[in-house]
Amino acid sequence: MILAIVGPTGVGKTKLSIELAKKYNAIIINSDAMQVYQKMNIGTAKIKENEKEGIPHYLFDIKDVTDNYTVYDYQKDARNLIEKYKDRNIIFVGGTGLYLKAALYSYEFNEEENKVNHYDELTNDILYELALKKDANMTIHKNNRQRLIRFLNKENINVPASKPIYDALYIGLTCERSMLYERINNRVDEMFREGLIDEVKSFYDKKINSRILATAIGYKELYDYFDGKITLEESKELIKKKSRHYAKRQYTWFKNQMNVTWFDVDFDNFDNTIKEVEKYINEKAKKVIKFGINSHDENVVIGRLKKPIKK
RNA sequence: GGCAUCAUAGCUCAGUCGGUAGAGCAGAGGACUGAAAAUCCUUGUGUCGCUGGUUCAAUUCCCGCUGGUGCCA
Repeated sequence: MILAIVGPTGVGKTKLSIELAKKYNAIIINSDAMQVYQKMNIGTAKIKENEKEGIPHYLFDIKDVTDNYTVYDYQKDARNLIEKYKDRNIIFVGGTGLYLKAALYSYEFNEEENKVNHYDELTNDILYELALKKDANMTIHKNNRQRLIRFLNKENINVPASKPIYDALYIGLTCERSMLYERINNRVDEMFREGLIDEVKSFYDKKINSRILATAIGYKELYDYFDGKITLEESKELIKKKSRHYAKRQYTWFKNQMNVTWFDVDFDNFDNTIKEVEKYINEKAKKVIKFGINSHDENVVIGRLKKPIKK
């Protein structure tokens, strides 16, 4: 059985993952693009060693912040683990929708060399024209430089619509928006109390300027503070704001890209939430055994193997 | 207390030489197969502080009131 716990940042995905892993004797695989990096702990709200409760965690802390790790690498790593632990229950936890989808859907990537980018100097208009010349049906917006350049560098333009290639239950945690934003704000304050400044400073003092540190929320803002571009208070507010925006984008992704079953989190009594989710999982699993949603599913049992669908 | 000045979208403000208003941010919605905590798109009606006056017409001019700010006492 594969479970994927999704939802915006700060709803309690990590907590739920531990409870479900205990219940179903599962392993946990990270699907958060930032938590794969070592030493980015406080700022990414990564699970602490003593919180893991002995459950095997994979794809956490596997890369250095200067490494170049992308969806392509993640897909390989995640699928290797799925194969390796195909007789175990697996729980994916993390907020990076693209990574999850790349692992569990028919996304296809090819090996790519590090190319010289000869598009940096061109204006958006020209990039847009070139892209249209390459494919008149391409739909990338003119202002989206990042995507246009990627598109122009890509050899294989025609990507078929993706389909799920593993059966997985997508469990989404949600709560009222204002409550979520309040939680996010509080969590940022908590990160500062736990020593986020020191964590980022240790990268800054070593003069590490990686792409990851320049994109991760909480890190780039503090770099700007250390550089004297903004005040500490400004950086803190920015981190909160960016996190809220990020949470909103996560909703958009999970609502529209995957078939997620959503659960309202009961923060006062998280056990209620756990029970609800377990109930759902058990029903779903029973149903699969009884009726066989798909032919390859007939022997699905909680705690037993679910084979990947053949391509 | 006197004089000046301000009062417009959740916030900061612009504007209407009198014909009921618009930006940024916040907020909301969306796209997304190699930076994804990234990148990008769409979305702005609010008794224009309150009361009265002038006017065909006032948020815009005038009187007063209330509140804020500054200076002088």
